[in-house]
Amino acid sequence: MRTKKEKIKQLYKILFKEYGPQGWWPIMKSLEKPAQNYHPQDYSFPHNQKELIEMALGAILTQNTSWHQVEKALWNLKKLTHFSLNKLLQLEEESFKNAIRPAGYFNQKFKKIIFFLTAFQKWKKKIPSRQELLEIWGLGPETADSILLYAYKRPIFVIDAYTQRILRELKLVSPNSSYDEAQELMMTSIAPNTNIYQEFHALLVAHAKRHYSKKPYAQNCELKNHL
DNA sequence: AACCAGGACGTGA
DNA sequence: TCACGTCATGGT
Repeated sequence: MRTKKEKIKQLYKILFKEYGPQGWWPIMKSLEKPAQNYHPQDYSFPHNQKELIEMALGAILTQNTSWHQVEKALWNLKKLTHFSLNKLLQLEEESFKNAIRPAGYFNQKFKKIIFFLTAFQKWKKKIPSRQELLEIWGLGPETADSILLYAYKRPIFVIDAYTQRILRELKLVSPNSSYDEAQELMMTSIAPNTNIYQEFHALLVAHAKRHYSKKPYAQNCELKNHL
């Protein structure tokens, strides 16, 4: 009988073997067409401030929204501003909202993005703490941790709804586990490592999209048999 | 045609 | 703390 921490390590091995490196966080590589946004086995992103901003805005835009819709919004913003901080902050409110409209909740998300960019500008090159991110209106734990893990490459584990479903199904957390409970389990099971945390989170999403999106969950999920 | 998508906030118990 | 309504668009 493995311990929970051992099962988490095993889970990573199984998922990586099954799905391979995922190449998160997706980044628009050109203005040609957003087909090749992933970059498996390349952990060098973001390369500059514009890519960092693109990742952070993607993290906000994807709140309760499919990535497919977020791509459209990011595409519109890229055409308008190339993710230049000044151009984003100077963009007309109506144009901004129209650009991000495909991602839904555009009134709230506009506000969230402006608040984030204003704080970002104030920080200059400094890396924000988790607490500083959480103090920004519109950034909850998942969005803050996504920005830290992918945009700032800090070794913090991102917990999303998919991850909770899988961990609960495997009974590795309590049935109504909190964000902190799940995060604590992951981070005490896997030694802090940015690249691994990025892959693991992306792998959990990849697996959950297949087996944990429609109820009843985990219909053809083999994980239980291999842990 | 209902259901959901890589959540977070505001409110009232 | 916690459950519930709200925010909005577009896939399947």
